[in-house]
Amino acid sequence: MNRRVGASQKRQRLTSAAARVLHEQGVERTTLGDIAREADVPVGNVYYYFKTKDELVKAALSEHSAHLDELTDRLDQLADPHDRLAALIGAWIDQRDIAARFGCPTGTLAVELDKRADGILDAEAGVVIRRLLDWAARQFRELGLRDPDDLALTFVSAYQGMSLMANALRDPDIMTREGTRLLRWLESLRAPDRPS
Amino acid sequence: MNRRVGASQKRQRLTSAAARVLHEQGVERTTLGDIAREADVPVGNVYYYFKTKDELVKAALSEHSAHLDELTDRLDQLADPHDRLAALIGAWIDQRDIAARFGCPTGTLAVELDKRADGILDAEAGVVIRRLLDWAARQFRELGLRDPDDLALTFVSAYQGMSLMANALRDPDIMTREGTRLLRWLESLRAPDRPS
DNA sequence: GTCTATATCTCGATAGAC
DNA sequence: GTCTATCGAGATATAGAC
Repeated sequence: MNRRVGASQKRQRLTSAAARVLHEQGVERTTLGDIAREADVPVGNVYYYFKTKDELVKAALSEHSAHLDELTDRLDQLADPHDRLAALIGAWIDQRDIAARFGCPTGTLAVELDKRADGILDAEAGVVIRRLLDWAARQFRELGLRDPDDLALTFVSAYQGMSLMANALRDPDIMTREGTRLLRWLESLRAPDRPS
Repeated sequence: MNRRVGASQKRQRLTSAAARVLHEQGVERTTLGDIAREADVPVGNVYYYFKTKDELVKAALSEHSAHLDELTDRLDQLADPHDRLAALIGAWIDQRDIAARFGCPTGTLAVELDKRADGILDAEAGVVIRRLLDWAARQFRELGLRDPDDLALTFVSAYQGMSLMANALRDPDIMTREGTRLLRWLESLRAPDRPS
């Protein structure tokens, strides 16, 4: 309506387009033109909202982080932490086609940003992954399991591993197979008398 | 000594430098100049040995594939397939500092190449990963275990997952923690009466 | 606030001397 | 076979009109 709303709408469109396109094409292969076109904003105008390309990458990362928060907030409404973790695995399996085509948004972004020698954004994606790690650890802790941090690491590592494999081999079925195995592993933790 | 040896020496230097630099910096951020400098070859001269940058990327992938073959050949000299798999995990843990800094060479390359829309190299890294997958499946099959392909997938996924996490969080200790867990998992497979 | 035009820079690739 | 010089494409970023 007024000018400020119009402005933030465009900023939001750019952020959202950046999150999508950067996930699909990667940071280095994506031009500002690609993002501007997807957001329906003239290229030169991008610089009114973001001073550099890196700021757009940062905004895209925040967008992914917000998506993750939405998801975990929804899961937190489930009473049993065990159900929350199982529901998350279910969500991962549901996203198998996207994972096979483009990988995990945060994971692939982390791989790419970690290659950068300039210490500007190269640890930024790690922050988002750590949020997921912390959330998972909280669930395992609530379940009264020993070494919740180790369990969370195994849990998130498994997700990143199956996403990368599904992506590298272009096979969504890998998400289903490994997701199912992860569900069985989660189930096996219910018996607290097992050593491993 | 003679001209042909000199020529292939330079080609080999370029291939080796490409494998190293592309792993460290990624494909898109690495210029031909970077590789040429590392190989101590003038930039323009690169084109005598490789028609395009993509051919250098391909050569680097072949180099990584050859390294993998060397490793599995050495492991194959061990009598027990179980020992071979355990030794491979040990090798992964030994490489923890490189994994934390740059990730798995093939895995990170696969992530980057999969983002490309041109269908030129985007499945090439998957081939190398599949070689490892096949080798692992062979070991599990020799051990007489059920579903050797599924076990191999879990095994290699775990490696890719822990490499990515170690890289994203810049923490070599993750390779040790998850590697140790993977060794325990491998050990648990020895009892053939377990259901999962 | 918005958009066009363009400066500037870097890189992949080529032409051609030696 | 080797190397230098340079072209041309395409990208980020800026200047300035509206």
